[in-house]
Amino acid sequence: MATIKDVAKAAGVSISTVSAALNGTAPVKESTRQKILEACEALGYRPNRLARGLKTKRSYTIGVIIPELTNPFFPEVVRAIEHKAKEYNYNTILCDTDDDPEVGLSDLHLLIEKQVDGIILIGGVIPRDAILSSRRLPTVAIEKDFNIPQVSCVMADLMGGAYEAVSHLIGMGCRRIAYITCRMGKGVVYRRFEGYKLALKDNQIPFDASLVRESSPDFEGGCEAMKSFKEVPPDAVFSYNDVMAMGALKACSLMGVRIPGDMSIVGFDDIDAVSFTSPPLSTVALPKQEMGSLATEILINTILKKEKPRNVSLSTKLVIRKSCK
Amino acid sequence: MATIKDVAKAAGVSISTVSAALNGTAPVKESTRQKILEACEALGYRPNRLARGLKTKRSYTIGVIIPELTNPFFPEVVRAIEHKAKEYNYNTILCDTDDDPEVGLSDLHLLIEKQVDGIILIGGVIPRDAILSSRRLPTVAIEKDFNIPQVSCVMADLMGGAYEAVSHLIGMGCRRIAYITCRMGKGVVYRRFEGYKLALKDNQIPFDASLVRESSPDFEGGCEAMKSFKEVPPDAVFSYNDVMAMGALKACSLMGVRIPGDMSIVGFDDIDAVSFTSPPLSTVALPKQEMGSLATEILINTILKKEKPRNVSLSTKLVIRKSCK
DNA sequence: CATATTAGTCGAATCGTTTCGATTATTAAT
DNA sequence: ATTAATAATCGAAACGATTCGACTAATATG
Repeated sequence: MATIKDVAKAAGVSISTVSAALNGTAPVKESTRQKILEACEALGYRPNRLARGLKTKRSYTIGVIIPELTNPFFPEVVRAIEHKAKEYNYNTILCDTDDDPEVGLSDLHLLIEKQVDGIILIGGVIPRDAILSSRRLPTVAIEKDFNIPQVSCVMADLMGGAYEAVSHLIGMGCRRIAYITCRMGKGVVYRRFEGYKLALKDNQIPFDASLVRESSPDFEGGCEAMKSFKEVPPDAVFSYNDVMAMGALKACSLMGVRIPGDMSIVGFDDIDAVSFTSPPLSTVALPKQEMGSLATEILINTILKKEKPRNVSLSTKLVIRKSCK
Repeated sequence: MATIKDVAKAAGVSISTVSAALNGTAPVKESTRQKILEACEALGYRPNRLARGLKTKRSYTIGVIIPELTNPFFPEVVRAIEHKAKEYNYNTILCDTDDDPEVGLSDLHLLIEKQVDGIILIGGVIPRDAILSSRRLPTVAIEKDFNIPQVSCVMADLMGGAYEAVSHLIGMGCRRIAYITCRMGKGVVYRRFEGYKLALKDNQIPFDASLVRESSPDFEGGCEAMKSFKEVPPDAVFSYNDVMAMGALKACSLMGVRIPGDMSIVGFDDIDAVSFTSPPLSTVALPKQEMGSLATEILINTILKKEKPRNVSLSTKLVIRKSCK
């Protein structure tokens, strides 16, 4: 590969002049600039960014650590990150941890050694103290609040999304609104449930614990949860996620319950598949693209010291399809 | 950040000894190795891989250029690449070109400047001559044959997959098997059609052009293609891709045609959604994970000069669900 | 015991850039 | 015409590692 030295020799000038010409860091006479450009062209010169980064302490690379690219939430977020990064001339090293904290930790270290300028963490794979100890590096977390002042955080307003969905069902006249969910801890999972409860409360509908089902967060789980409503069935179902909602839909079709005639269903996430069910499911869409894009903007701005770390919450969007009357 | 110099000073040895101790490139007395390790620990030393790469001319980074991460084919492939790369201590820079050749080209150049050790190209975004001119760099293409000796190529056997699917339908007793597809050029799209025709021929079923429909490669397209079979309907449909197959399924349910009672359907790709339709669709699965993993293995082996570029074709897998009797 | 090997360590050169202070050529100001 | 500014260029020192030849200390060989 041709180096800047070769270019300098070919153009009959010094190395520093070539550098100045190429980066515009010092005035260079037009005629010599031309000679230099020609030399570059002739030699097929491409600057070595490792060398440049070594000197400037900027790699123009960010690291993205995610749990599992195959989870339908991630590709769109990652894509938005990559695009926004590109706008700022940054590249993206993608690390998929397979949801294993050990892998996450070693990924993080490798990224640091590769001198990435910043890191985006999606979901909670990295142990908190590992992040604390590498706190030099600009970092933004998506959908996980590490509660570290130096770490920015962008979240979707899950509670608001659930609130809006349930309010919509109530507006359609539903009164016995079931909630099917996976097992709830305190964290992310619980926020949707809070939205559900608040919407009921704000509409003077008493909360009825018998309408809540905890099940596995998959198709089967949704299916079983639905089937378990034997005696007095609900008139609507709000689901923790789309896959469960699809399971519920399947259960309804097996039991001869008509959607949206006899029952309304709203899911959560807006995965591709739900627009293909019959009827297509209404759902709460996460602002995936916006999350990735904003996270990247915040990250790069803190790298460039144009802004301080901050936390933002982005609103979800209720997508109305055919599964509620 | 602590550098190797700091470590050397702290341990009271020379820089080269530290390097030797850390890389095992020369014998180091056990006691001084311990001192060095302690110094590293105490200082939180992490080697700067940019500097190392500058000297060794190995970045331990590969570039992956894809058209669109949100196309359901890619995440799984990319994930497999990332995992396999990690096995060899490589990182992955991901570039999503948005299917724009200009972007692809600039991505390629940036990757080269960042001194990636090799490149994986998925789909055909990069102009052929750009690849030719950077032919120094080990490269493997997935699902695109550039027909350049130095560029390896891993493909799925689409023709074989189609052949197997259609043969299966024939085995189930189907005789009037329709093929719905997007507009066919010569390339990738055509290979499935060839498999379809060959399977018919090998089973002495005359090819009937009136059973072939070209339409847009989406849900609507599949739906319309299906509806267009008015008079003498087929007894089975083989579809260019899953999304069209889902459209066909939808059309059948609208027309009161029962699946698999009245008609069998087989799709292509095995996207997530098809396992959630009712009935779940049979389809031809691409060996995505294997493609990514093998491509990476070939790439890294050619980087390490352990093998020469080569072309491989991986077989698809027929996934039988409930949409054929 | 003298010598040949090997173990253990070091200094300096190098990778390909950027950057800064110094130097010279050119133009503007008086 | 002389001086003051500024434009244009250059050389050398970084950046943080690896690597190789040189050197000394320790061990093996005869």
